[in-house]
Amino acid sequence: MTMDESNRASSYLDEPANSRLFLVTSKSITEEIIREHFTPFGEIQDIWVVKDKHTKESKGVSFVKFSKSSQACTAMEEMHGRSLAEGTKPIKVFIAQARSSGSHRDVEDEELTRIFVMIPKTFTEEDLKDTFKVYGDIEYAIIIRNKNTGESKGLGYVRFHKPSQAAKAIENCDKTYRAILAEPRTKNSSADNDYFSNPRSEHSGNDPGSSSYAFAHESSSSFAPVGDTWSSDIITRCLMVSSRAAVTQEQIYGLFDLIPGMDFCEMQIDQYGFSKGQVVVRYNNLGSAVYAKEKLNGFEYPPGNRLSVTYIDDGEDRTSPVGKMAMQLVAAQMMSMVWNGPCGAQLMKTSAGYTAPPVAQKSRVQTDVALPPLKKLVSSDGVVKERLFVIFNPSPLPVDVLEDLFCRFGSLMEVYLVPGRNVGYIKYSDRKPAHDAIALLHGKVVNGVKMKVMLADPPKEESHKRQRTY
DNA sequence: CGACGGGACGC
DNA sequence: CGACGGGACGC
Repeated sequence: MTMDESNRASSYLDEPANSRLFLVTSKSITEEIIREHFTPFGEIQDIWVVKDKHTKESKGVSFVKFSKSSQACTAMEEMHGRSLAEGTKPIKVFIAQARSSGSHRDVEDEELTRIFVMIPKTFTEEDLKDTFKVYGDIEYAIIIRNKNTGESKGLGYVRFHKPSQAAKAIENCDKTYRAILAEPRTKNSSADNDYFSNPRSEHSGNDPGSSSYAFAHESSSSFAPVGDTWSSDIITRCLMVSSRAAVTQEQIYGLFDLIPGMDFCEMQIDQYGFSKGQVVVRYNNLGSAVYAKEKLNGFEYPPGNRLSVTYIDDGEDRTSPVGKMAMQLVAAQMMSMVWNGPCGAQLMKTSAGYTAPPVAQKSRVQTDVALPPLKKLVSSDGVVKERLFVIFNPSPLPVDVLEDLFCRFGSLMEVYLVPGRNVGYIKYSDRKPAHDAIALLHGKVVNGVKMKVMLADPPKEESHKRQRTY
């Protein structure tokens, strides 16, 4: 609702962030004088001169609330150090600390001039500068890259010379950049999540062992055990890779690390330090080991040299029916990974000729359902008219596959997968496409993944979420 | 049955 | 040194 620009509950004083000024002035400076000098910079929502409760004399401290941070910042930059009346001292002007923060430390320009943005992975520093220079002089622009590969993480920093420039960038740049003020650089060198080369292969998670059991009660009959996987009598997370030709530990590592979840990869050497042509590879879950054996046993690497991959006993119990059941479900998961995961796609290419590719390469969508032709997506900025809730079994389809699938009914805005769960949401800017999608796709199998497609419940209400800087 | 967002920098 | 009032929205 447009509750209009009047000052309501005190929480408004902190929104948007950094839109309130803290002034230190001579005690003779009144609200009127302040208003006169600060009005040119923007829409003033509130001026408050702090006074002694009893004497009503100004304490020489005032607050000026603007409707936008850029207005407050510009006013600060222009007015700091100026005298507002004959014979009065120059005023100090700072961005006020949020009322909720409790801190009275001055907010420094350092904290107000650097923004943090999400950018296309293809962006160079120059692209970044070109994009944001319209908001002001840029001191520098840097892109966060993987330290090893140099590949962009799709994130960048832009340092402006003045707070008002950063504020304008945040307020006015395309929303897809998700520009916010950067936290001052100090701590927080958080963990790198890229433990395997491909960022999209998160289906299996870090603990497929337990997550497998989560859907163990669901008997998805569409999958049968693959190849000779079950005929060998032991199945473990630990593999022995044997090669007649010389291979290095690094080569084997590179190959087997295509599959997520590797614990280690260790070349076996004899007492004289010579390679015996054997490498032990262990994964942190059975599924990855099953998949690795299935795909890489007999694989020619280097070309002409056929690798042999066998399970080796790691002492874990694998005879219980529950374990076997879990294995089959893991196999189902792996099959859908072969179809849908980038790892699978890569392996398929390289091992073609040994293992017959289980799926044609033509389309990324394999299903018996007769699908309408592809349609364009609509802007995700618009109003969501209908939202679908989709449950996947055994694991979610990749977002690009889902877009390919759900765009075909028209007006698809966005596909969102809930991280770590087998569910997702599909947003449409019209009702009909959403309903058509349910009619055609509910209960259907696509790329080996069964989907339940239904209308989503409305999002759970929550008193206003903490918002970003703006 | 299942359920609601995305981000961090070499010193 | 220089930091937080006034007013009152339906449930």
